[in-house]
Amino acid sequence: MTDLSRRQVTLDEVAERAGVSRSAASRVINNAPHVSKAKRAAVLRAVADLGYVPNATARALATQQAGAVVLAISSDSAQVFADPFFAEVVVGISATLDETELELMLLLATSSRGRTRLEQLLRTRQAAGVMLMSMHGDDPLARLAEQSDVPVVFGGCPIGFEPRYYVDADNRGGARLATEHLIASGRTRIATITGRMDEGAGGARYKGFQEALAVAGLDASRVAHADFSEDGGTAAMRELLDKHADLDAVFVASDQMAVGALQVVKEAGRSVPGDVAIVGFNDIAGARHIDPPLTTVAQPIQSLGREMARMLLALISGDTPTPLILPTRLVRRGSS
Amino acid sequence: MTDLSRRQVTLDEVAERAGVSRSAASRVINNAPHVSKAKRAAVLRAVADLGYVPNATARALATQQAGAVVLAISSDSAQVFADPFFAEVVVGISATLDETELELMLLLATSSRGRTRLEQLLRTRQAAGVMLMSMHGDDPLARLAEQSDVPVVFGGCPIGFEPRYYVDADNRGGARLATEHLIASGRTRIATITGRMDEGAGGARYKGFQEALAVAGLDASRVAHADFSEDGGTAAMRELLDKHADLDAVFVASDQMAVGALQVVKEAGRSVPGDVAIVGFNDIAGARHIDPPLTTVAQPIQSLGREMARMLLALISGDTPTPLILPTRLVRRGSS
DNA sequence: TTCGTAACTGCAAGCGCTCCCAGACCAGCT
DNA sequence: AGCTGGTCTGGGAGCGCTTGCAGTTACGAA
Repeated sequence: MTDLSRRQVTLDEVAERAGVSRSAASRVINNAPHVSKAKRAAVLRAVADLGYVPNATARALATQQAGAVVLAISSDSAQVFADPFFAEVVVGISATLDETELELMLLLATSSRGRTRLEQLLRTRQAAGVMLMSMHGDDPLARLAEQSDVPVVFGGCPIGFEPRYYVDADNRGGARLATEHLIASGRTRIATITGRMDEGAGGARYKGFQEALAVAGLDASRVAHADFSEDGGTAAMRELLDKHADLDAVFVASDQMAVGALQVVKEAGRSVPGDVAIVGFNDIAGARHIDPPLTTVAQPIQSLGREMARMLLALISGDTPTPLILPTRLVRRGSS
Repeated sequence: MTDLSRRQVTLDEVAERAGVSRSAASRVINNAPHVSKAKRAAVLRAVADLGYVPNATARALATQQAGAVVLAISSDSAQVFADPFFAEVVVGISATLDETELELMLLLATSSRGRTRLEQLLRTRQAAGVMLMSMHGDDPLARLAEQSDVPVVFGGCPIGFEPRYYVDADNRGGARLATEHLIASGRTRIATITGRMDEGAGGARYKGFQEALAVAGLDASRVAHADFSEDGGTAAMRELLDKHADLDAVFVASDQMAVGALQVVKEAGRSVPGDVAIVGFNDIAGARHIDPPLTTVAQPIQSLGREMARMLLALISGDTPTPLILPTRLVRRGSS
């Protein structure tokens, strides 16, 4: 079957063994036309006999197109990637890519070295395409990405500018859903803890919150800003309790923050959801196990990955896709 | 500064502009010796002027060595990657790789296509090195990996055979720690819910449990096997309660399962930790927020990734590292 | 001045593959 | 028999870079 020699088997050897020219062999490998049945068979046999595997590097050099796409997370801290969110996105991307010949490269563009790498990637067609996540709108790399030669799709719409190609979850709609749910269950003094307002998701969720309140004619001034982290949620909730002691519900822009907030509310001697209802965002794995189980907004994370990859594939093959907004849905549990 | 032409800047252009030969330019780029100061400076200037970035593909082809290492997750389901565990590992790996020129490729070898890809990777030095996780000992790919030409390090020691190079967490020690803690707090009828026994971590944790009990002269027959999943934990706990109604503590081989088990125990009307103490394993993000907060064994996941990458780097540069076992530690919380 | 040696220099040969192109071959026509 | 329009075929020129090697230069020692 496969031979044990250390050296890699080359196309030339296949060609020789099959008694054809290298070109013919190449055509067979890429199943291009203009090869007789007989030769095709001979080449195929030689391939099997020798255990030939095309050298991706050489191919990439010759065709001038890379065999990999990259998922780049642009952020100040590598820690953000530790968020299970990305793991799920990766699963989605990987599922789509699995049907192609493309490999997935991961770039945590967190250090300045990482950023330099990303920049080079964008400038020099080393990758067949790039998926960009956690990109801030005011990041110069965002601009660069937008006018880059390589196909780029954004995951999540950064605040400040709308990329040509992106897929995002319906953050605004989800937030609105959550807030409307709070309103529908009779709450009237509804507060919110926002995420980072310099991120797309943060802004959009806040906007959704405001919209719902506006429609219902309720006061939307109970606001505390945080950073999506649990500690941030804790601090923000303290602030809220302090400034708006009368609140009877709070829409928290992430489950992590909701966890922190919940703690504070309970410690303040108020019951959840009796005294104050809480709704989170993301539906993280632990959401159903905290006490009380957290009502939250779920987004289709794997689909997000899948669609990003799909859009990138379309771009690579020359199509012109349109931005995609994936639906979010309310998951009702005990905290509201 | 950088020019806007679509075409990539090549070494030839740099050389021409600097008025040197291509070889000289190449030597400068790779800062090799035998280049006069003057020419070196000229080349450097040209590089800056032109915004030259070496073409990694061409370089890889010429040097016959790939510019990327791959992290391959070999498993029947892509879902396992959704476990935040991997995200953390990736952060660790990425941190180490950040100091090198190597890129990180991700391969979820889940479908048969994925497995084929992994196999080719192992056969044909397309990657500078491979990190393998979730590999089962009886997987033929494990064998192949072990005798592959490319450097391979295992993450976690698969059951059934010990790879030459691996880094693992001290699962057995951690389990022992947990069980001893249970014993020390006066429990005597201690049960366990194991993970998949065909995985290294599953077996090792079970072994640690047995050891601790043996040392204390306690009965180690209260055992239910599960699969690391929450549902598995639920079922196993039911089985345990059914067959060993007298149990007063249970060491659960993963937090996910512990969550399920906890639910069952509470539903059965027994208090935690009053009637039965529970200790988990992994210290997942949610562990501190469930009710009661879960006592568990924490492992240094990012370090795991960091050390895997470090070991691979050593291997690539020709060293011969020795397997590494990272310490685990008990995190005491409310459930025990 | 003449050597010897070590530091430079650049030519050219690849790395493995793709793909253009000119030529061969083979009907099927006129 | 001479054409025309195919379909094959393999030679060869790259893709951008590294590197062995033969040739050049510089420079202190003889």
